[in-house]
Amino acid sequence: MSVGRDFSLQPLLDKLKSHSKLAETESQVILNLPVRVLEVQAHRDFVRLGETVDHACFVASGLVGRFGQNAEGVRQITAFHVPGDTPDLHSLMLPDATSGLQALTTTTILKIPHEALRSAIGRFPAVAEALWRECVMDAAILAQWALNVGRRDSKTRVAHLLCEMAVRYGADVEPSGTFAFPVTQSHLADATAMTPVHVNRTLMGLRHNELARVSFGKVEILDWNRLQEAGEFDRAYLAV
Amino acid sequence: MSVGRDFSLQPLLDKLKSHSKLAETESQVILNLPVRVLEVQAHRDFVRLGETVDHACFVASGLVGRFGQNAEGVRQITAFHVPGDTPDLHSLMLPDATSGLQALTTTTILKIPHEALRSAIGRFPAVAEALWRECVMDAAILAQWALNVGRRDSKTRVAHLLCEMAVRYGADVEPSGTFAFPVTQSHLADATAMTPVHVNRTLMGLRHNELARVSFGKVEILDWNRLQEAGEFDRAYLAV
DNA sequence: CGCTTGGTTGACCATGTTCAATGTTAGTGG
DNA sequence: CCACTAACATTGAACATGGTCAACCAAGCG
Repeated sequence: MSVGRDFSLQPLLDKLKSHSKLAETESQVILNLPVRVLEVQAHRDFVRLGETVDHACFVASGLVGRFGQNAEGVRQITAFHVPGDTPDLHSLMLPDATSGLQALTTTTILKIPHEALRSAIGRFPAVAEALWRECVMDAAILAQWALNVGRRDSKTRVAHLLCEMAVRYGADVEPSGTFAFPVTQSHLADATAMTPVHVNRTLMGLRHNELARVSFGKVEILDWNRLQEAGEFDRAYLAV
Repeated sequence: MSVGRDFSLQPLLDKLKSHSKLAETESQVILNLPVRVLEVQAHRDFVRLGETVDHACFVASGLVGRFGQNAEGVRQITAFHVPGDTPDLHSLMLPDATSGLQALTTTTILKIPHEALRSAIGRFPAVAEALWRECVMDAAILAQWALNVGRRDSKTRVAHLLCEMAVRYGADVEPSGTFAFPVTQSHLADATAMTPVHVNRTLMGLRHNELARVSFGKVEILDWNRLQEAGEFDRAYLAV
């Protein structure tokens, strides 16, 4: 939680380099992108639906949910974004937000001006490609999310989500492990298109079957293999 | 249905130009992209899950569904792609297919080699930007799809889908109109995460309320305003 | 403490599913 | 022009998954 680390784009560079080739100069361009720091309290929306935006939001710490909502205001979370992610990188291509962003816990955002990004991609095609690929990987996750919500029953759905987050948090969950996932059961409900009550029952089921224990923002994987099976999880779509 | 038109990338250029600025040279680059023609019969998959792909598929005519499937093989269609679309443009950045593509009716695909696309975007940043934006617009639709499947009831869900397709087909459906949408009720079920039986009942409801009539691959909009209301439809996310 | 947020429980209920039959349409060959 | 077929659409009855509502519990914090 050092201040210095929160304000660096190093995790962004690391992520880009994990899937795209960047020369030293290009890496420096990423690291030297100007940022404005924004601290967001838990449960606050920091990108509103319909808003036109002139910066991309990098998650330095905390957790953010990308969401849409129906006419009654009921939310569907369409993505969780962990530190290192840039939830609305796509805003660079489409500045009118059609999804909102909410902080699920206290979160530090680094706002990167579109202007600076545009300049970077204009001068360095490899940077453009890395960011484009980042957008595409996000979309691949979204497609699986739609599948999860549409065609899996509650137990499978929740298990799948836990598996995805375990891998994306880079938790060393090979046989078993624990990671911080600061969501409430209501957030899980919004992500899985269920009610909080049913999420609760489903989590109790997973606990009872000794697959995973989820409570107060922590996930404990009890049996990684059986959890993956229960969630029909195949990490291929995460490209890791 | 002239052969000449089926084999031209003009509709792709038109689409790109509708959202991105392209100079004359850049436009020519698009039009001169090499293609291989592929005719696909109805109900055939032409991009398999897990396959590694070396070309992007442009839809010249017909209709394609992008899909994922759960462990039992039940499909979730995550996007419909109409002529002019390029369903797996993202494969340029991520060549391992994590979604499949199926032809819903007899379809003509123009396969554009990644190699040619890579060369085009390497030489013309504006082309890269246009294609990147195309990917992002696709992802925006996907996010709404997840919302639709997750947080709307059956009637609203189907109505929303019909509205989306009406707009994307560019049907002049301002007060009322008809367009060809060659899907079966089973396809609609896979898209809306319902059963074919319930799709049938829902369509009958829409017909009974004189909102829309759907049958045998044709959609007749009876009351565009009320249909949009019923589907909670706001075209903003389509950026048109 | 008492308030607030989040988690747990129970009884009842509704939306949409399942399964299986029947109707309809368009296309094919005699 | 009609019989035959295959694919698609429609219907009904029983059922189940998950939703709703309302209460209660537990932990953290001023």
